[in-house]
Amino acid sequence: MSLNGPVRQVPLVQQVADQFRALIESGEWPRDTRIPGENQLAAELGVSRGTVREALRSLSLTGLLEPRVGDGTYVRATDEISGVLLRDELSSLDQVFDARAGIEAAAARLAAQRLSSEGIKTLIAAIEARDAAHDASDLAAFVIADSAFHRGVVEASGNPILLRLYDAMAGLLAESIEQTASFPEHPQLRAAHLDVYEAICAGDPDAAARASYALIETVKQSQ
Amino acid sequence: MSLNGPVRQVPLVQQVADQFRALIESGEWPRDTRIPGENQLAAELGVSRGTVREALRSLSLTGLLEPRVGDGTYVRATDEISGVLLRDELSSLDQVFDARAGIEAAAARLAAQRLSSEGIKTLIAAIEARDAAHDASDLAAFVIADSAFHRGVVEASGNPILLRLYDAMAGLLAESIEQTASFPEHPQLRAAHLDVYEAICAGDPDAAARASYALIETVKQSQ
DNA sequence: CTCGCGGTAGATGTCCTACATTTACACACT
DNA sequence: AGTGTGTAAATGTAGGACATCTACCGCGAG
Repeated sequence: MSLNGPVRQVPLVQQVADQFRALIESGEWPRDTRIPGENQLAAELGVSRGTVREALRSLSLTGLLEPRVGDGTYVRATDEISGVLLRDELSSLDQVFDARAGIEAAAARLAAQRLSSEGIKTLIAAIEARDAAHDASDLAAFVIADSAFHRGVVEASGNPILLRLYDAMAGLLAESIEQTASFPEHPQLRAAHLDVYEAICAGDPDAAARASYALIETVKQSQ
Repeated sequence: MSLNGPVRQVPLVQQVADQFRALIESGEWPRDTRIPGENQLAAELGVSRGTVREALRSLSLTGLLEPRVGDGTYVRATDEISGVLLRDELSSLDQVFDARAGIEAAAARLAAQRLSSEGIKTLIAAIEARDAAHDASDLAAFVIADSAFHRGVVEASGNPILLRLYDAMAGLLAESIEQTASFPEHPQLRAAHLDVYEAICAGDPDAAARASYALIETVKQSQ
């Protein structure tokens, strides 16, 4: 089957699995969705059911999917690392929170060391978007901008591994709790964000890490 | 087939995959080993080749195994998270190093906050073993004790996620470079280890994190 | 009208066979 | 000793068969 593209170095199963993973990570198959059946997928892709099964199975064993006999296959996580942690049940919520905070602080330190101008631009943009959403009392936009700031810190570290891990932790949290925020926010909270930003701009790694932890503490207490 | 254990809630494939993963993680199938063929494994386990294939495939797609047509299947990583990072090629060595350092420092901070007595015992034991190996000029034992100290810091954090991530990073480094150490070690180096230990004992999170980073810096410079 | 029971269709789980493709390795020939 | 070829064995892919389990619908009893 398949018109047979001239070369095929990568195994078909892997191509299929990559496709599925892309569908999951892109959100086209959101969490808790029941994906099409194996036979249907096999027919659509023009491959055998065995191939589809192997692809699905591999995503299942990493915790992304969960097959249920007689029912179907469901999306359980949108990130492989989250999937592994979920599967191994290493994740009390507090611990995930701590891990994310630690990664963010480590990233803040690196960001202060590297001082990339584009990273700083991203951060200031996030802060402005955050303020704007706050003024407009747009809670949804506020949450998004806030997340963008925190993620921006990790991006500014220039370390893709930390970013990957951060995304995994953030994903785990997002899947468990809805992000809460209330208006008006404590002035302390905004100040804590600014502290992180300023410490990074100042190129002071220790201060950046400390400010990052202080920010997390402030968030904890304001909940 | 199979004498059929009375109950079978978890799919056979997953049981088989778990077995293989355990063999890899335990080191019974070390890195770069060629594992037995699918037919042989199927015969030994009393399951069909298809089942074995699905199990192997899932470990392959997470980067633990690498199958080669006409040859066999080789062990490529000993940890799933390392496998994912390897597969996605997110890993310049420097970045892995930084990420590991960041995780260790975050853990040091948590350890200082929690102050578990057993964690401290582990640390002091590691330091003593380290000193003993140094006095005996036993390089191998020294490297082991040194690793135990660093990992002990992360253990003392009480956060299994950080530990998991740390192990993944450490594994990536170990697979890429041989850990180097030379006798006699710089006095600074031993002092830097002690600083971390003391900051944790003192229950000073900021100091613990700072000492941890200082330790890494010292290691970097002494190479 | 509601509740409960059973049937049925469809989903995954497992096994089997067959063949294609690729590779390592040993043997024979030069 | 070097080279080349053939063969065995490994993974890749396909297709089919049957078992088992479950969601869902429809029918009947209360």
